[in-house]
Amino acid sequence: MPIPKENLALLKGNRHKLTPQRKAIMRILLASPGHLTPAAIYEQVIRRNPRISLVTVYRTLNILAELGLVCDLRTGTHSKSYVAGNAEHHGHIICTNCGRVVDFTAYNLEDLEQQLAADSGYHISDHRLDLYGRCPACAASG
Amino acid sequence: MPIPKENLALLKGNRHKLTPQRKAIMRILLASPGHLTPAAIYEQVIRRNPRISLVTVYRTLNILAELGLVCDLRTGTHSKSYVAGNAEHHGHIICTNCGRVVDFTAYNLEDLEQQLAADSGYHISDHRLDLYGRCPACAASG
DNA sequence: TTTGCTGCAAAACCTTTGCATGGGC
DNA sequence: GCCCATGCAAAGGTTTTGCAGCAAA
Repeated sequence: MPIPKENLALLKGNRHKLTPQRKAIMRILLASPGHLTPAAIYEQVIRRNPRISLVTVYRTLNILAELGLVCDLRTGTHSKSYVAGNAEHHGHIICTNCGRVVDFTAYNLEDLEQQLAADSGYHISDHRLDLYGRCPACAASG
Repeated sequence: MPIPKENLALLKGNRHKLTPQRKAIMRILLASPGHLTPAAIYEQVIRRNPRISLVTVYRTLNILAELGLVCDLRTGTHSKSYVAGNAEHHGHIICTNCGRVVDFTAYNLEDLEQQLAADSGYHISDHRLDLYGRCPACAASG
């Protein structure tokens, strides 16, 4: 899986270096359809790159999130999770019991944003919408 | 502020005892319009009940969440926050420049939640909606 | 009297930080 | 060669757990 040029350009443009560790972490995120915790990313990355440290995973994820290359998310579990590419808006449905996350894109907050911009005077440029509940499996078992 | 009878009944029905500490924590949650972290609850509760421990706050919150009397929620910060079950949903508009936050309540995600619940199979019980932009002062100055 | 609860201390976790070394540019 | 990144260790912050005494029912 190739790493998009924009990602590399953004790293370089912000004086960040393209190390093997960062490449490996980006590849894992790009190859995963869902959200991954730092620990899960670490487990995957040491299979091919045993000398990487968990600390580097955390630092890399913070940088990628700052650059907007990944989206970070608080699930119901202990830790954050990350998913590649937040260029397009999407929401999350997070299971409060097991932490499973489903993304969704089919929604429209334009009208609400316009109305709130008018009311508050803010110039709104972005948003974040997370829904919480129980996933089908947890709802059935609990 | 009286504690609803249903809360007390639910505690008793599950073999939980009604201690002064639990009463105090429930009262604080019921009196608060917004989400509170365990630490914030602890700070409030020791003002009137100095012998309570932070551990008890955590244990009580876990029990209340298990019984569905409070909703727990991951905010952007380190820790969870909790809100009493009957509290009103509200969103935030956050200035990306100066960090000023405005709350808003006049919005409706019912239709969206229902549609997404049907699509995903999740039982949605809560949500978080944050808008990002520049506040009037920051938009004017820069 | 019988459970379950509390507080203390300590452990378990997740995440960040200081520092010397090493590697990308 | 200049910086930034890495790895290690250790710290920082949040949440859970073991245990003995205590209190609600």
